[in-house]
Amino acid sequence: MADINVSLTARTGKSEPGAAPRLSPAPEGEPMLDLIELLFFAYRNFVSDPDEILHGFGFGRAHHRVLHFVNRHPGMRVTDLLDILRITKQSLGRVLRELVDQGFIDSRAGASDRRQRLLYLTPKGEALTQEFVAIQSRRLRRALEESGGDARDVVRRFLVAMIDPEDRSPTEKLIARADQAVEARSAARSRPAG
Amino acid sequence: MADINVSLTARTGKSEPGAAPRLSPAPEGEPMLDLIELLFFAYRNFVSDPDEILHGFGFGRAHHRVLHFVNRHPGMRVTDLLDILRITKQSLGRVLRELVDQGFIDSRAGASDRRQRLLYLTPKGEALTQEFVAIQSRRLRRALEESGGDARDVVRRFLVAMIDPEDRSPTEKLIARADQAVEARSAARSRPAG
DNA sequence: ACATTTATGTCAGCCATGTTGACTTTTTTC
DNA sequence: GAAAAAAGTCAACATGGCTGACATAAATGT
Repeated sequence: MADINVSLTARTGKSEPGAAPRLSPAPEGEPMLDLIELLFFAYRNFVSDPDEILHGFGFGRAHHRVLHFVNRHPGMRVTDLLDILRITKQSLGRVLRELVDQGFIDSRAGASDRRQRLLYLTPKGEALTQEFVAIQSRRLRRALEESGGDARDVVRRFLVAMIDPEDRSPTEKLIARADQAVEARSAARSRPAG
Repeated sequence: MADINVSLTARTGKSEPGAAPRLSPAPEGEPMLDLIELLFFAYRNFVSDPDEILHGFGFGRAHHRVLHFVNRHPGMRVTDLLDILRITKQSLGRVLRELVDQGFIDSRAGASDRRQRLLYLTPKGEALTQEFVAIQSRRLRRALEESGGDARDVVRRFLVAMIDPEDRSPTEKLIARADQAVEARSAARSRPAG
């Protein structure tokens, strides 16, 4: 951030030592200004890692999101992706077409319902997605290590609680289902006769 | 999220009960897929609150950021804002002009260096910014309450640790300086003779 | 069988917000 | 008096949102 030199109006130095403990009673509760800003800076860095890699392919943040969720839910429908991302069909269409055209995503017609296009990562897409997961996981792991023993649970609960109440349960279910599928696939790999 | 119906490939139901505890040793450490996704959903909701209000004024996310940091650092220079936001002068110029034109921000020439334009919120800008702080603080407060006793400290440490190491100290100093200025101003208000 | 609905895709155009590059004006500094 | 710094501006472009209108194929309901 190149050490910012904000010349404040209040240059008086230390604030009154025994200053009255908030005479204006902050009717709405304590403002969380530090957390608001930290979340901004942290998130910016968090998404910048994949951004840089993507840029080399001529892709952007939107492509990352698509790759990520297709990786997590192989065989998902286009509609499911629209529901998760909450963007329009047209917006998704653009990035999805690029990803399919350039061989990162495979779009196959559904077996039972042939109107559906089920989305899968190609090996190429899988490799790229692994990079993103790895780099973002590394950042998260390091941050949690610096934050104390049960940080992972606390942070997880905090993030869930930051989500709009009506979205929490669907979101948690979505994550659980993806995790379960990963387990199933890796179990399948360890008994290839399966 | 309207309960997403992802028909997974692995429809076998419950994953092997006594499945081997990860035969592939995850060379890069445990992937933090759940946190990656929770951060995405949480941040999206977090910024959507101000977004909706802004939309009524014909403003967007970029205006929010400018208002927020000018509120935190009254009298800051344009250069300081560019350093914090890390966008180009031209991008900032557009939103700043709109905010000044519509009377949310006051831009005054510096007293000691008259090349500088020092930025202040007008009462109108201050009122709007308070709304954003209030609504985002409320979300944060509620989330912390649901996350256990020392959640605030843990989350704060976590967010700091998520920031690129070279930016941490400047960022923390920035926040500390802003907090200190707030205290100084509110102390000044409680002794108006001052 | 036929009408309707669903899933997907596509064309065209608009908006917000980022970018680069070039250039000007004012003011300070060396 | 030259050089550097702070700010602003014009033009052009990219990304990724959006709306509206429409097309096609396949499933579903009566």
